[in-house]
Amino acid sequence: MMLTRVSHFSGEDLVAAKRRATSQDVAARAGVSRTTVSLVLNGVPNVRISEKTRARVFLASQELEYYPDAAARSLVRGLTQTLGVILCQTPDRIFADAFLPEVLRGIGEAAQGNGFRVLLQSVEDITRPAAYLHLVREKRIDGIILSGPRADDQQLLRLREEGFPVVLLGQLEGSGIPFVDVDNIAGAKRGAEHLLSLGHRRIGLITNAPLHYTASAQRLLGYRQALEEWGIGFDSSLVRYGDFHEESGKKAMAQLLDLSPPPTAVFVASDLVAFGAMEAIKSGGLRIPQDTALVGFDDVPLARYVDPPLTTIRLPAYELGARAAAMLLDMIQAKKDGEGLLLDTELVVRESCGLRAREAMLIE
Amino acid sequence: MMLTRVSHFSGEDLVAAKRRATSQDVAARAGVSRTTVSLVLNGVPNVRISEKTRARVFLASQELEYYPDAAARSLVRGLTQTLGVILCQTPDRIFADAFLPEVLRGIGEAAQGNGFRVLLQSVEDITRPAAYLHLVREKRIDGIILSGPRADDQQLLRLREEGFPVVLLGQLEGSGIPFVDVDNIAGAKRGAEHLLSLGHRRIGLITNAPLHYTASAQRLLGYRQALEEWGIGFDSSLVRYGDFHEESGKKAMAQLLDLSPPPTAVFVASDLVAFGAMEAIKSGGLRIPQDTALVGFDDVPLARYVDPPLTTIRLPAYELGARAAAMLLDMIQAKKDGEGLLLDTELVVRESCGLRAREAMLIE
DNA sequence: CTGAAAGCGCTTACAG
DNA sequence: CTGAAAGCGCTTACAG
Repeated sequence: MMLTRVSHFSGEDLVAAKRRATSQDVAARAGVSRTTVSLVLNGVPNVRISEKTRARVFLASQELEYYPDAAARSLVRGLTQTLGVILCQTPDRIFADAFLPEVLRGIGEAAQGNGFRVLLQSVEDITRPAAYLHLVREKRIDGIILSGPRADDQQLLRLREEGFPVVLLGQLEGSGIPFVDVDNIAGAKRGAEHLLSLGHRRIGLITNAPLHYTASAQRLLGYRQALEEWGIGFDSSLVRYGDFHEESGKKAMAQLLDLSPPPTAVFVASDLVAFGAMEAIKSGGLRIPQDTALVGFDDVPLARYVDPPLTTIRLPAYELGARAAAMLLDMIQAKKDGEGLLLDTELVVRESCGLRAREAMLIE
Repeated sequence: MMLTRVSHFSGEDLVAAKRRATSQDVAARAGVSRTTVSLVLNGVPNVRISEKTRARVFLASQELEYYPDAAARSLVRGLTQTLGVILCQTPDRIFADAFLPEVLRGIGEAAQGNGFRVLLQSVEDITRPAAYLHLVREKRIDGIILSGPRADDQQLLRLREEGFPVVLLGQLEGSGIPFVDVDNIAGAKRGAEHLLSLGHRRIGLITNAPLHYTASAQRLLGYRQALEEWGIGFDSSLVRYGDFHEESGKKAMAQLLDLSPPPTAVFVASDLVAFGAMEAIKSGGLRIPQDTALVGFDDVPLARYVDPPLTTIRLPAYELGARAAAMLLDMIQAKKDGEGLLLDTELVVRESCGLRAREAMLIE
């Protein structure tokens, strides 16, 4: 039996045989052992290997187009250099989808920058016992970014107990699990403040979703805080509830317009819901922003395209992904504990709030 | 040295030690060899193993919560059970992003149904020599779905030569590489025919992009074919060019409206561009569909939300992903050759074309 | 400064 | 019907 299987093959033979080069081949060509090849190519520190030897190894590796086999490396290292991204189908899917490409781009770039890959898994029913646990058990991933976490997810709690690195995109209150999320309170506060600063005092609120959604309750809170700081009492008759969808905004806005007097401005805590609100305003023969000023939340790609372009609070989708990945990589590589991270939003002023129109008047 | 390292451990010991069970552990608990464990758990056919033995193996495997190590399995089998999805940044990113979640869902479900995983890689510059080749060389994936292929991509041609399974999402004309794409010609033809059937004879066209984009040229062709079949001459003065973005639609439509007489209907070969066209029509004081009827292409999520809701040609995003994955899996598993597959579009009638309004009139 | 050898956890001829 | 043994391609103590 032949122990050093192919060390007598030349690079040309390899190509002819369409066989990938192994570290054995590189070692043979460079005239060193596999140990040395591994040490050099992985840049292991505190190892005394002459520059000449290193150069020979690098050269041989290039000539043979050597790429280390990922499976072999994973097997011996116990690490895969792969992040698992678990996407859960939640009722706000339409909303989440609008940001998915940006979030994935953020995750991907942070991962790539650290030599990691991204394994993507969409899960319909996250509470199914083995929805994504097998990825961990089969050692396909070194850590998880979980989007749309749920409190009744048993796998999540179990992985957490075992100390497996997990970062949530979104929050699971009281769970103590590291997360990256938007600062919904501050964002909503800024949105309401913008309308207040424009002189509005009777400002309605249409939530993005029912209040049992964390983000929804937080955005309501931010709106209240803004009113309070400006010395304006909270009036629950000015609050209506959206449910992620455009239709709910239409209805909610119609109700607000029926009040007497109706609000002069409305903060809608979701762009999609705001699009519905815009329809209701227009079909009532009113103008935006002259009769009803509007500020949305999220800055979905289409917010700039609607008529009038929607002033809104930008959710930092790319950064959400990038920071989640960075945190997870820290947990994996530096064995750091994760934390809870709230990202700042940004006010994007377009036409629907009325600021631009006012500026134009002042200039004229 | 201990060869059978832990075969004397019980399941409880494993849990206490927080060590994953190996096939060795399962073998020990079931009182058989690792060979038998592998044969039973993998359901290898034409192997005579008693039902009793099989049952013991399954039981032991369950009790120990055994999951085969993916790296070890890949190493010996030479297969990863993983599909690589490569996303290239092309100028139509905003457009492609709108469909990405659905496409990924389609790919994911087809993959999962066959026991495969999905590795996602976003690539800014696809022509960079090692943009995604390393995934193949390191044996991280068994096949590739490439979205947004380019003719100057050297890696692609090389992989193709080597016989590595690749399916394009989109086409690379003349390359002979298997692909899944939308039937743009038929789709555009249907869109134009719809307007013809509503009585329009002077129908403008705004393309989705410059004509050197395959999809753009194809959609123009479909529009021409429809006109010809209805005996209407092609009039190039009725054609304007979009560039993926909304703004281009605004300009193009303004030019069409300046014609005398202006077209009574316009087929816009992209929803996003159509949104711009809608703005131009409205800001010109005209009504949709009474003064200018409109049909778009793509059916982006927001097409139903604009005012009026846009009649459009639906691009089957989920199916695009699912079929590409299915084809790739066939190539990997059954060693089949891939083919070129054009998926049908669907006319989605909403308000902008005028059919609904006409139906309502007939009923009244 | 460098190499021989063990071992990661599987699968698969091969032998009985 | 079942098991002992080789081997997939790496990394990493360990020895010199």
